[in-house]
Amino acid sequence: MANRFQEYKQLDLSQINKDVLKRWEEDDTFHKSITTREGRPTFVFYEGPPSANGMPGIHHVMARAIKDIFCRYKTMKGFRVHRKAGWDTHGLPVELSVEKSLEITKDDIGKKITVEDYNAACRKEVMRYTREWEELTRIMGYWVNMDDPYITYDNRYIETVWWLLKQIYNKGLIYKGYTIQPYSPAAGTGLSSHELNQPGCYRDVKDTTAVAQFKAIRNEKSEFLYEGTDSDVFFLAWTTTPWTLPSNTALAVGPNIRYVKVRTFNPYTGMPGRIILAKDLLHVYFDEEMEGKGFDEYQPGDKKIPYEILSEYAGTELAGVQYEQLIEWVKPKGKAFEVITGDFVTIEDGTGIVHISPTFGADDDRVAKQHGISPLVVEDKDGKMQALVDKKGRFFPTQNLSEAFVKEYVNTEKYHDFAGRPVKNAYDDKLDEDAPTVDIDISVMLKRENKAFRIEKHVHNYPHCWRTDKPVLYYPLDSWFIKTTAVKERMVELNNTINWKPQSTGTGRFGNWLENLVDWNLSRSRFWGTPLPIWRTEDGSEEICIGSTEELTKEIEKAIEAGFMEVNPYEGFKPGDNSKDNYDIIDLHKPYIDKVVLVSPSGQKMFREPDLIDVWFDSGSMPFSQNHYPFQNKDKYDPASGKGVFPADFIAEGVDQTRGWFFTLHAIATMVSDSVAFKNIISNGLVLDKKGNKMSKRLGNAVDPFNAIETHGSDPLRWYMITNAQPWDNLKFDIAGVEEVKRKFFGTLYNTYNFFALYANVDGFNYSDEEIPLNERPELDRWIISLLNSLVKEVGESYENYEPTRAGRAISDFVTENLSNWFVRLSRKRYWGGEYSKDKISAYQTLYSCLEAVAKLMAPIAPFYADMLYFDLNKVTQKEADQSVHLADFPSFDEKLIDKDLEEKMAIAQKASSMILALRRKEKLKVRQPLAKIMVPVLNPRFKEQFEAVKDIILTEVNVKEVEFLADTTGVIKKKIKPNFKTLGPKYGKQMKQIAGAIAKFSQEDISNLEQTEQAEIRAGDNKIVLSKEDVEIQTEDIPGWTVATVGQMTIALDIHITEELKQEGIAREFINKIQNLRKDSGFEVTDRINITILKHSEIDDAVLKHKDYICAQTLANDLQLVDKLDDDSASEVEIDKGVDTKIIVEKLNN
RNA sequence: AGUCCCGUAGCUCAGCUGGUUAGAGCGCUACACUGAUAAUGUAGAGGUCCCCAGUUCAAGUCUGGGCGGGACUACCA
Repeated sequence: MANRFQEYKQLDLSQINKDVLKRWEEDDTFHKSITTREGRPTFVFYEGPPSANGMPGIHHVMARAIKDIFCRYKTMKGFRVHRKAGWDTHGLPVELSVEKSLEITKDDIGKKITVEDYNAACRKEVMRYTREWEELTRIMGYWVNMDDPYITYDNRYIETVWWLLKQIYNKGLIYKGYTIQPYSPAAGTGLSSHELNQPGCYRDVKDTTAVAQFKAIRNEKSEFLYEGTDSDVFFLAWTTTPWTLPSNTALAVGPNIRYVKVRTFNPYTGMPGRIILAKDLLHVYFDEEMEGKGFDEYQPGDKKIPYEILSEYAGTELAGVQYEQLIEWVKPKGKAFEVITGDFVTIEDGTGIVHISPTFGADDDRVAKQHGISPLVVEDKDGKMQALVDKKGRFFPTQNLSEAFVKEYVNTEKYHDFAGRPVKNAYDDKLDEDAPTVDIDISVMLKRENKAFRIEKHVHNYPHCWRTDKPVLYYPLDSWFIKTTAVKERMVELNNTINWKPQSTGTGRFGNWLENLVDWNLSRSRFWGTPLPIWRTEDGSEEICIGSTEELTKEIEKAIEAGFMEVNPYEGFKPGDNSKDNYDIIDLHKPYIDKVVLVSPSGQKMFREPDLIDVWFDSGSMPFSQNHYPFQNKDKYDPASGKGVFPADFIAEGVDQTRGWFFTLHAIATMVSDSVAFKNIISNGLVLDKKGNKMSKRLGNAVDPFNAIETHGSDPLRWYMITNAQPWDNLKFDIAGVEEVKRKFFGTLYNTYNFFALYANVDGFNYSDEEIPLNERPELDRWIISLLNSLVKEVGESYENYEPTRAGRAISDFVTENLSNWFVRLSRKRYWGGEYSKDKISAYQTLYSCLEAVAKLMAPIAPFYADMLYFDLNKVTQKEADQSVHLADFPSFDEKLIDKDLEEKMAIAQKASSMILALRRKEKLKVRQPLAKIMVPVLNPRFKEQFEAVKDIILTEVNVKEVEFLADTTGVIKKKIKPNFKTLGPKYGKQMKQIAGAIAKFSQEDISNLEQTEQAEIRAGDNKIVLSKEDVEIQTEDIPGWTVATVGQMTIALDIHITEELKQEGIAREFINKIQNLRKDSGFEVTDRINITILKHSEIDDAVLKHKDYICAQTLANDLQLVDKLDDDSASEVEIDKGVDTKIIVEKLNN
């Protein structure tokens, strides 16, 4: 046990970071924080796995600080905290960076590089920055269990993912379908949105656009359109891709959009007709001048076309009307050619009616499915249904279609000219730029057939393939899906039980996402990822979903028996042996897995579906996969075991994970376990630069976390990030803020500790004295203890509610405002010199308790300094057995120690002191000059009582001898009266203005009448209103003739008359101050004793003599001499008052 | 385009269920204090609480509509 508190020369948080880390590593503190909680309830945290193929940034410090705070807090609350680290290792970014570093493209895979080598390169690439990540984790003080991190490419991890897929498969929730995806016919591949968003992909192109006329079919549904006419009725719809018109199967109207039916002529054929379009877009097509005019004079070919609005409809009224197929090349199977409603329809451009071709638009496909509308498809030679455009981007050549299909569904005469033509000229190298496009030819055909209303060139933004530079098509591609829509209701229900921080993300962003859920597209056509474990026969009639390596091994054996495979590529693997070595024998990735050909029950070959699965499924499965469940660790998933690690109590990630990790965790847990995956969640905002811009390496505004921690230490960085903005707000990161935190909070706390250590060491305080009972401690001590208990309560509640910002701000406020700036400042004299009295012990014990509690409260946010502080305190006193604050228990508070009345009193003292100091300054009276008295008007007994209780504190603080309370009976106090809106408002409502006016007119006499009779009558308009005392607030305003300050309710007058006696005392104090400064400048120890010699001066001699003992006591002087002459060089010139100069010598005594 | 967050002093942020002089810190200026001293105190300057409309006796606070910044998702005839 050390017997002295460690004192420091300066605060070096960067060094503290290193020292504390060293101690943690030597003591294995992290593991102790878990083992010492053996048998206690668990607190489960899930680490969202980062990808180590990129360097960590400053925002990771923010995100990980949040995670760390609650894990440390819960540890201190006695929980055994689970937090297994993990790595996300699959996915496109890995592939892209491999391709970049090997200087290859996707096309080269299997050509320039074998798939095996590519696979190996990915495996290496993904762990590229592992060391940097581990180092950041270490130096920032993020405690996460790195002993055995989960790695998503590990075969055991993949095995659990397969098992989960099989659970979902067995529930009938996995199916094969198609979605409309960006597809590059030139490259023959689908594109991800990531690829599409690469710079330069979206380009402005000029295309032929068409407004087509769709002729309504007259029947019961549409009869209302023919009121008073037999003319044909057409719907107008615009498209920028006329080549999709042959695949049209529906028209969409906006349910809330107004439409009009207009009588007019077709501008190309001159034929009369009735057309329907959005009312607001009418004047895009018609000149207002021509309304209702010139029908008789109209000649086909006239530029100006007369029109007349006949009627108006809501979009919903038009729904259900059928129309004739626009281009009769291929007949659809099933329902088609109907007007339907779609929320996405706008009146921004076009006609307010949208042409729907379900095979070439994502919106189109979705809305068509909702309304039971069929896509327009053709059957190829293999009997597969295909879109009318083939994968080379051309209208399906007739010879490639099934003969039976052509016979029954295709109008070969009409289709003939277009079959085999590319829909974009760019797809055929033989076509030059000027060659007519399909779009043009279709438009010309429509014009001729009275089916086109307007054909024009239009510039629009269209995506291009980043590899071939040629336009992309939206095209139906095969995909595997998880039918999340089937569990939507349950997901919504379970989501309502999750505590979201902030709540709005849960109900808003995430809730809305769930409400609009579509099936989860699981397929990815890539190389580096978890393979989809589904094998199928070629005709798709039989399939198997594999859920474990054991199952796979058995199936492989069967296939070998059937002669489909010669060797087992996973030879040597021992099912049931969960060791790493056993699983290292095999590789479940491509290309190895694709060598597996299985046998179906009917004896056919089954091949693996070539897709990989969405990497989000990997990370979303971590609650199970991280423990290789259910092949290992089954007990951890049994709630009855008390060791359960599912679901998580807490997760935290950036708000950008809402549709990513948050969703996949939730979806998988719902489908597999009918449970939430996490109970509490913080979705944190972004870290921006100080100007509010996103940080990026390119802009050079990214902050290097390693550098920041090395320079400032992790604590102030963490403290700044947590207290400056709520976690879910974006943080504008400014390194100046970190410095401010360091100075303001850590500097003050450090000073407070150093102050304590300095004196405690002088007095040999080590908390070995008996604890002084609270009621025997002075007011000031009880006050700070009360505040401390309030603080413990508030901070505990804040952590409990996942509000770290509130916790940090409260701690900081307590330390800087109350502990340092008031308690220590006022208590300084109690520590300095004098006996080792009960009061002194109380002062030490109180300050010690505060520091110790603060160390514990701040430990989750600033783990390094907190531990240092705790360690330094505890090392001397051995009050607690723990060697680290992170092993200690979180402080508890005692409601009985919270004394609100006392807190109020001290608030009065603080306010009064500050007012009096302000008055002194105004009058230029320095604080060392004692003054005779202050006067305080008293409005009620309670105030007087409270003021009385703290008057000594105030008087000492402001150096005034006494306080005089002024009762209002003297009539010298000027008062102010204000209406109490809170009580009057609800009673009188509209009359408030008049009442306020009446009260404002109150004279001093009216006010004192009200005070005495406790009521007053006023007039508000014609009404008499009786006011009670509660309806007004009376405040003092002035004491005429005195120097007065008024703040809020309180008024204080200062007596600024200085008597000779006061003046002499002031001089004495001035000397004390000068001598103390000399002591310090001379480098004397705090305890050194001295002799003082002062040169005589008529203005000061009396004062010095009179207060000689006082001066000596304060400055630890054995003797004080006044001398006539002082020529010694060591004498210091001092100015005691304006124009009063003298000399002093201070000599240290040797003893 | 949809959803969500944010908008209060030069900067970073408080402001509880609406209640009448809108606060703090930093920065700036001046002064003071000090055996905590690269600390501290006091004062001053600094605000159309993004804008508009509404509800109300009363709006920074509630409602609606805009504007600006940010994020995510989707991609449009």
